[in-house]
Amino acid sequence: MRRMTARPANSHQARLLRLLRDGGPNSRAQLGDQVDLSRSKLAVEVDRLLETELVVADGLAASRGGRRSHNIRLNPHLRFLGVDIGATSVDVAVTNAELEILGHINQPMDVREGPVAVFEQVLAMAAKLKASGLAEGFDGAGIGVPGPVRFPEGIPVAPPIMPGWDGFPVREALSQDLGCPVMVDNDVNLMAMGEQHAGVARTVADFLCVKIGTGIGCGIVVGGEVYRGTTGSAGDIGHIQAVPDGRPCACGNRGCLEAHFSGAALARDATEAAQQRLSAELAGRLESNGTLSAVDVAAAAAAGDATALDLIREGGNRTGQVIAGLVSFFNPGLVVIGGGVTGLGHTLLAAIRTQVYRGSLPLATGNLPIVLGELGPAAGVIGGARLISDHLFSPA
Amino acid sequence: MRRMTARPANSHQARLLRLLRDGGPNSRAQLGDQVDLSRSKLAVEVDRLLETELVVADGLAASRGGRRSHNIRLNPHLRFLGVDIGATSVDVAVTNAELEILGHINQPMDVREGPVAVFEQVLAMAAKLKASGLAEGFDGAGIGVPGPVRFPEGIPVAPPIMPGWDGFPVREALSQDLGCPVMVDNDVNLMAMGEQHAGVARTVADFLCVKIGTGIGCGIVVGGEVYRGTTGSAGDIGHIQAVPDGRPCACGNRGCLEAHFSGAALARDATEAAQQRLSAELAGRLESNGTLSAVDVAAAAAAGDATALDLIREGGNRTGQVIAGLVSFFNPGLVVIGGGVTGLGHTLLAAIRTQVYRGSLPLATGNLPIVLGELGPAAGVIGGARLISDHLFSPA
DNA sequence: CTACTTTTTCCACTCACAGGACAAAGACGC
DNA sequence: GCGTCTTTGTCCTGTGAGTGGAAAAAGTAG
Repeated sequence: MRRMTARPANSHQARLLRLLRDGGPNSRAQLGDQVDLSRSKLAVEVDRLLETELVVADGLAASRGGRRSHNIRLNPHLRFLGVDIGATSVDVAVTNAELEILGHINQPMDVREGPVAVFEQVLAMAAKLKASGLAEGFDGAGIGVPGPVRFPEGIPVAPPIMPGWDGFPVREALSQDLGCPVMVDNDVNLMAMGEQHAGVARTVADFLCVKIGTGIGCGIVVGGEVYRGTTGSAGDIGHIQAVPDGRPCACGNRGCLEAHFSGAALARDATEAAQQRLSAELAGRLESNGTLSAVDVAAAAAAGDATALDLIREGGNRTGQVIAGLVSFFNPGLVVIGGGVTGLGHTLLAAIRTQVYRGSLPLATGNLPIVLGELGPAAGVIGGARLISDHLFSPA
Repeated sequence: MRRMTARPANSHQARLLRLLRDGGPNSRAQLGDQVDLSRSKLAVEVDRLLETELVVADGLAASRGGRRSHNIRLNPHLRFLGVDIGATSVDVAVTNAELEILGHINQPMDVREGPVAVFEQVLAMAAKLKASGLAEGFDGAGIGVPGPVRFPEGIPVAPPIMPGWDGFPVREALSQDLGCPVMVDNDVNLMAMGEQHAGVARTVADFLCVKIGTGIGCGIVVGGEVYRGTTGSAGDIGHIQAVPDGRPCACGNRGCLEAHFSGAALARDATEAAQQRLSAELAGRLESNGTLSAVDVAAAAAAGDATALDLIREGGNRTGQVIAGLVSFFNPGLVVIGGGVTGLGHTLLAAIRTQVYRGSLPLATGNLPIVLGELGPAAGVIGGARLISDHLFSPA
C-alpha cells in the first residue's frame, strides 16, 4: 500500500499535527482556542492538512452552546513503528498517529549477533504485526539501540556492548528495508521521550531518566528536548566511578557503577551468593534454572530473602550516590528510574531516594520526585514512535 | 543624563544588534550578507534602529570593489556595568556596547556583610568609574552573586555562603539604585558567558565551566544557552561527594569536593602543613603573613616546594575525578577551568586532565579540550555585560 | 574616459494574516 | 412551534511585511 509521505508545509501545520497527536481528536473550534491564529487562517491550514490526508474529518463534536463543530483527527490509517533494541531482547510495537500502542511484541535476542541478524529479526517481527492486521504499512519508525548514536546520521558510534555495530548505517539500512523514514537514537533517550509523552514526565521540562538494565544509562531532557551531548554519548553514566578501587569493569577501569550494579552485575553477585550458600532461596533457584538473573533476585526479594534484599539495597545505594551527584550538577525537576530492574521496585527506590536526599543540597532535592517509570517496556517503543513523529510532524 | 531605553522592535532588529555587538562595526552590505533579508527590508530595519539611536552611522567602509558602503555601529555612548560579587572580593567594570572593558576595579570585601553593605560598595565603585569619565550613566547592569539565584526574579535562594542574602530582591533594588535594567545570575554562569563571548569557548555550543575559588561551582552551557536547572542550583558541584567518609563539610555531609579542594580548603591544608613543619617554604610565608591563602600555595609551588605541589596535585585529582563523572554524563565539547586558583596553573590542569582522560570513556574524551579560562577576573564582568545585553538586545 | 562592480534607493507586486460581516446550525426560553 | 441568542464556518477586504527588479549613485580598473 502506498503510504502517506506528506509533511506539514509550515510551522502552523506542524503545530496542529502535534496538538492532534498529543490531545487526540479535536474540533476545529478547540484547535482555534489553542493556536492563536485567526479563524480564517486556521480554516485554511486545516483544509490544506485535509488535502494531504494527514488528517481527516471525523463527524461532529458536541455542541458548546451553539452550532456544533466538525471534528478533526489524525488519519487513523497512519502507523508508526517503535523498535527498542536491548542487550538481550528486542521490543517492536505498532502505534497509531496518536502514539497509542496497537500491538507489541517482545523477543529475546542477543545484540552481539550484529546488525544484520538483529534487523532480520526486527523485520520479521514487524511483518508479523502487519500480518495480524494492525497495519498495512508504516509511515515512519523510531529505533533505539543500546549505545551511543551519531544522531543526525543515525549511526552507532563505538558502542561498548555491541561490537560489530560501530559505523553501521542503521537509519539508512532500515529506511530502505521498511520503505519509510527512520530515526535512530540511544535506547535511554527513547525511554525518556516515552515517559515524557505518556508517562510520569508529562509536565516536566528538565528531568533525568535512569535506565537500569543490562547496563546503566541516563536520558537527559533539557527544556523538553533530549540532550545528546557533543558526540552523542551524553548520559553514559554506567562508567562513572562509584567505588574507589572497586570491581574491575569491562571498560578497563575499576569501580564503575555498572560493574557494581546493573542487570549483569546483579546476576553475577546473586550467583556468587548462591554458590556460597548465603541464601537458600537463591541457591534453589540456581539449581532449578541453571542460571540466575535479575528477575530471580527480584522474586527472591519479594519472598523476603535477606541476601537478595541486601544485594538490591547495596546496588541502590551505589546508584543513589551517583544520582546524588548528578542531581547536584543538573538540578532536575524529576528523576525517573526505569529499565529491566524496575521489578526490584520499592526496595531499590527507597535506597536510591535515601542516598539522593542525603547526598544533595536541600535546594536541589527540596521538591524533587524520584519515581519509577510508569510505562515499563512500553516506554522505549512509545519513545520511538514519538521520535519519528516529532520528525515527521515538523516543517519539511 | 537620559539613557537610551529603546529596545529592538522585532527579532530582525535584535539579530542586527547582536551581530554588531559580537562583530563590531559593520557595513550595511556586510550585515546583509549575514542576515538573509532582502536589501529593502534590511534598509528599513537599519533605518529604524538609527531612529532609536541604538546604532549610529559611522563613516564609510572600505570598498569591496565597487561603491563604498556606509558603516553602522552600536551607539558608542552605550555603557553596560558588569558586577562580579565573589566571596571575598568584588569586581566592577564598565563596558561599551561591544562588551569591551573600558574600566575595571577590584576590591576586597566580605559577602557575609550582607546585601546592603555590599551594594553600597558596588555603587561607590560604579560611581568611581563614572567619575573617571568612562561613562555618563549605565544602560544596563549584569550582576553575579556566589550562590543560586531564582533567575527570572533575580533573587538569591538559600545561598549557603551568603546568609542574609536569601530572598533579597537584588534585581529590583539595584535597578532602582542604578536607574537601569538589571539582570542577576550565579557568578559561575557569568564566567561561562564571559568565556563564551570573549574567551576560549567562543565556538563551542555545549561546554562546562568549572570555577574554583572560595568554593567550587560549574557553569553549564547547552546549545549556547546557560542551563540553570529547575530551582537555579544547577552546577552546584561543590557538594558532590569526592571522598567517601572524607572531611566534614559546612553543609553537614562528609567528603564534599569543596571540603577537600577549594580556595578555603587549600588555605587550611597549607596552614596545617606549615604548622607541622612539612614545608619550610610555607612555614616561612605563614610567619611573615600571619595567614596563608591559595596565592601563597601557588607561589610556593612555583618556587618548587614539594608540599605545595602535592597539595595542588591531590586537589586536582579529586576535582578531576568529579569532572570525569560530569564529562561521562554531559559529554561536553570543552571544559574550562577558571576562578581564583587558576594561579595554580599547569600542575592543577595536568592533574585534572589525567583523571578525566583516565576516568571517562574515549568517546567522551576523544576530542575534549580541558583548558584554563583565558579571561581571568574579566570573565565574570564580561559575562555580566553579556547577560544584560542579551536581555536588552531581544525583542521587547 | 569607458566599462564593470558594488551599494543604495525606489517601486510595484505577492503573500500571509487579521478581523469584520454574514450565513449556517444548533441551544434555549417561552 | 417560534423567535432569540450563541457558536461555528465562510467569505471578503484591508493592511503590513517582505521580495525582487530597475535604476541611480558611487566606486574601481584599465
